[in-house]
Order: sequence, then structure tokens, then C-alpha cells
Amino acid sequence: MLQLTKRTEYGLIALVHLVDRRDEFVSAREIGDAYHVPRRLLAEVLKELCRADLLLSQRGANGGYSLAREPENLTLAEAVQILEATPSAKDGSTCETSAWSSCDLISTCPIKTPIERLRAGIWGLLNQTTLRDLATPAPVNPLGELIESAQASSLSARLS
Amino acid sequence: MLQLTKRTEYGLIALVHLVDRRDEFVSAREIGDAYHVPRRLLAEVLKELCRADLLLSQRGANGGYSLAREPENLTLAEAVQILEATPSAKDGSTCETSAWSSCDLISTCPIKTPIERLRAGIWGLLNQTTLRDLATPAPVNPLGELIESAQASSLSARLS
DNA sequence: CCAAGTAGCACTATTTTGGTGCTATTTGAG
DNA sequence: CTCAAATAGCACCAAAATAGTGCTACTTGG
Repeated sequence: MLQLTKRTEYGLIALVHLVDRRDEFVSAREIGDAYHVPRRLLAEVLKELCRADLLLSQRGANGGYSLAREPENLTLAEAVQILEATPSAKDGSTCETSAWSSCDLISTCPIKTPIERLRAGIWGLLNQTTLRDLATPAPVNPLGELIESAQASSLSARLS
Repeated sequence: MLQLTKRTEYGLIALVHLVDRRDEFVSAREIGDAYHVPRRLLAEVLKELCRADLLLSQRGANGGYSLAREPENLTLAEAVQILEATPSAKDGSTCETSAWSSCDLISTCPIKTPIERLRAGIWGLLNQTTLRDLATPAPVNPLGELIESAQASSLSARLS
């Protein structure tokens, strides 16, 4: 099931924040304070991202988190897949068979139900968009174009 | 909050089903039976779509539902917005100020938080895709291209 | 040694979701 | 005229998901 939850929101905020601080370890406290996000919950999300090897962690004083990869080759698909994962579905085996994993979605890809096509489309968007795209305000990325079109069509929709 | 729920799934299934039955009234029973969807729940969803003027309804024997518009000019954005609407947020005033309405999303469109950009991107995709696109198996539509890219990238992801 | 961190897990209150019950109304057909 | 098959409109419930917190253990720089 596609869900963009607070966990995802906090996780993406943190990831974007870390883009500007490469080769540095940033604490959960700092990020939480910067965006007025519940510190403890954010910490929990960061731990998840760390377990999934999207982040590196440094324990102890002056510790914190840092991107484990260049923002250019970290797709939102990866991040969202981790952030939206149900805590119950963390056993690795059922993780891959969930409705949201790319594999079963694609393996049955003469797609049947409409919602599966829609999910696949959104998945494609997430796969095309990197953390760099998300962090860059310029509209020269997949997200940018789709945001443009959202603007246009919503404007016409307001007139109906 | 973006959520693709069962309601949305059932609603989209029904809408697609109705594409092939223009100028005809199809009962909730028929659709429910055809896709093994709980009849009562589907009926509830169809009523919602009807209240939102996406469907026309005919009461009484031989009654049912029919598309109120050509599939070409019914965007998924509209459908999803209605189907995902919380029953509590059905008061029309707060409906427009929810995080998911296009208007407030766009009005503040020097977008701030990452998740808002992401939501706008998904919204753009939904705005570009019509019910016709969803009903058409051919990949000559926005969804199709993104599904292609989902296939490609998931394949490469499997190798990592 | 200690303060500031992360690691890990369990737990709770609230909200959301999926689904059902019930009654009223409409309408075509026998 | 009556009945069966529909939609219309609520209200309701159980189960699941979500957001958030508590607590303890471990690590590490100063």
C-alpha cells in the first residue's frame, strides 16, 4: 500500500539536509531542532535509514549520521521503499513480496488492475528521481516537469 | 496525506469497467461480482463518485451507474482526490485546504519541504493521466512511460 | 568519568481503514 | 398494484496502521 507518512516526511527532510553536509556527521538533535520535528521519532527513522545502508552512523560524542552514497545515485524509490516499510514486514522475505516491492510488481507486469498500473507509474517516477533532484530547487529534473504540469492543470481545474 | 486505499482501488476498477459500457447503466452488483469486490463497500464508493459528479446514477430496477464524462477528460487526479478524501473532511471548506488539494499545494509553490515536492510530482503524474490512459493497455501514455522506467530500474536494482 | 550521541526494543493512544447494518426511496416488470 | 432490484444516506464497528514515547545498553570525545 502506498503511503507517504510522517516517517517518510521526516526521512526525506533529513536526507535533503544531509546533502549539504557531506563528509560530516550530523546529529539527530540538530536536524530535529532545525525543522521542528519530534527528536525521538526522527532518531528512529534515521536508525532505519542506517540499517538500510542509506546512511552511515558515528556513535558517541560528536556522532551523527552522514549520507552513505552520492545524492546523485540515491533514488527516491529506494528511500521511500525503506521509509514506508511496515515494521512488521521487516523480515526480508515478505518484504520483497509486498505489494510495494518492485519485483512482484514487475514480474506480473502485463498489469491487471488499474491500481497496479497507477502504482507502477508512481514507482517509475520515484525511480527516475534522485535525492539530488529533490534537494535541487531548479526544475531541471523529472519531479520539476511534473510539478509544472500540476500547476497548469490545477489552474484550469480551478476554472471549472 | 497520500494514500492509495482499497476505496481507491475499487473506485478505479469500477471507472475502468464503465469505460467499455458507455450509455449504459451498470449495477454495483455486476461490478462487484466481476472483480470479487465486497458489493456493499463498492456501492459506497460508487455513491461517492456519484456525489462528486464523476458518475451518473439511475435508481430502481435496471438501474446503476454510468460515466458522467468522456474518459479522455477525466484525470486520475480528480478521481483519486475524491476517492482518497477522508469522510471527516467532506465539508467542502476544509476539503480545499487539505494537504492534498491542488490549490494550497500550488499556491505555496516555491515549495519548501521535500515531501511537498514529491507530492506535487505525483500530483503532476495524476494530472497528466486520464481514465482513458488507465483503461488502455497500450503504453502510449504518461503512465506507460513511467512503468517502462520502473521496469528498467527495478531490474538493475535487483542486481545490486 | 561524563555528557552527548547512537542502537534496539517495547509499548500506548489515536486515527484510519475496511467493511457491515439498517432504513428509505425509486422504478421497471409481471 | 405489488414486488424485486436498485440506489441514497447514515451510523456503526473491529482491526490495522500511525505517531510518538520510555527505557536501557553501548560508544566515544573531551
